[in-house]
Amino acid sequence: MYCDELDHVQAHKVSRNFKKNQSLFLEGASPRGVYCINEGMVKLFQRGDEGKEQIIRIAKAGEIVGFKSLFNEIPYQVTAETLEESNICFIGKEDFLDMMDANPILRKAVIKELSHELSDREDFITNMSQKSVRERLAFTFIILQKIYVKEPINLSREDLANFVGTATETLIRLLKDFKEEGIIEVHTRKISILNKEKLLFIAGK
Amino acid sequence: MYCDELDHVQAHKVSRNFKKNQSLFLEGASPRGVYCINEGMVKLFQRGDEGKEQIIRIAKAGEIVGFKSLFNEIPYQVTAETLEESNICFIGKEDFLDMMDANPILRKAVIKELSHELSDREDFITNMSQKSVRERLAFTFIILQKIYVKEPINLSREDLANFVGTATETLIRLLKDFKEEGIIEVHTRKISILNKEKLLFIAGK
DNA sequence: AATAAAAAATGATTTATATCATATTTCAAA
DNA sequence: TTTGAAATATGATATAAATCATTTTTTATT
Repeated sequence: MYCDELDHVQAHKVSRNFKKNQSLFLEGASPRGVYCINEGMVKLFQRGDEGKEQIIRIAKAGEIVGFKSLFNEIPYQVTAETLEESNICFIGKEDFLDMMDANPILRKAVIKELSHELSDREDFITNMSQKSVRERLAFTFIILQKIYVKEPINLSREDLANFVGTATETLIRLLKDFKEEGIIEVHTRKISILNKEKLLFIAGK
Repeated sequence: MYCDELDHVQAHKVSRNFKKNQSLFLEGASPRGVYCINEGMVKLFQRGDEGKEQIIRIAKAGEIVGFKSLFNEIPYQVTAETLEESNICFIGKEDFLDMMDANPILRKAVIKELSHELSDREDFITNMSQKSVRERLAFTFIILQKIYVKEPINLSREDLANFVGTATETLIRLLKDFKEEGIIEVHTRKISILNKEKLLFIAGK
């Protein structure tokens, strides 16, 4: 779902700059509205029992985060945190819900978005339970390339591991394998994909 | 989301009996409508690359399945199959979408249901990536008890394993452990929970 | 009731991945 | 430019869980 679907309500928007690693909202807090990313990137994650993050989604400029919980009437189950300096606008809960009531197009967009995300999560579950870490890493790179489009992927090893759902050490070892196989190119934090076909092959189906 | 929210449209309903292990719809097929379970139980699963099922959800009498894909405009990503003899009614896509346009209460119910399911799946992902099979089995029993309420859980070992996301042999061994620890009672296929507290403790958080 | 087929159970073995320990590199701040 | 801390990397080891093989039990069918 995209911010521009909310363009006709500029009036309601309050835009703000966020530094890197700043939280938009925290797991357990009460939802107050939705966040529209004008610039930057945001990771959404859940913390497991031992505090380890599981990244559920990475949202980029143009995308909206935090609206799922508006309809849930329960606290956020995920934390949203910037991955880089970002400019993000906020739309209050009441405003957003009013807009939805008034605007069938927005309504359809929300429903469609929720459905899409639901499908994504279901695929994620099946991948998580049936694929090896190597396969999941390949799949993760495919996803990340859609997010980082033409610029190199820029995530810490830990974030990458927390997206794939593995230990940081395991991730680092696999990164080395992929590098040696000529699938990726690594410059410190910046990872470029050299062979997408091979990634698709490794990821399977 | 519950069938009774659709009660005012009885006219549109076409009810039908399903035998055990019959499919309502298949992964890859085009969505034609939603299914309302009057009686019985339905498993929703995805098949992984090697054909192993990952059960995503088990729906019981009163629940609706298959509406996510209506808004997706893409084929079903899961298969729905009865776990026992069932009576299920079908509501065509057009009818359902019309009803949604006309009925704000139904609309809100759909949105709320999608949000809830999305939260469930996200928890599922975190559990899958951070918990041991033993912990996940405990958690699965908590979920199953909400579905089977007062009757014993009645699933094949394979289905149980495919819900937990593990090998059937591993599941069987854990079942034995739980039995020996007095957490569950097993009569062939029927499993009763004796100690919910302990399950909650094992499942964590 | 007898028989076959499917499901469940058990045992032995392998393997992927986590964990723990330590070294090296990168990066930010003084 | 030095210094310290955080991030990354590598090695050694442990272990949960998968896999493979076989047996036993349950269920359905004649």
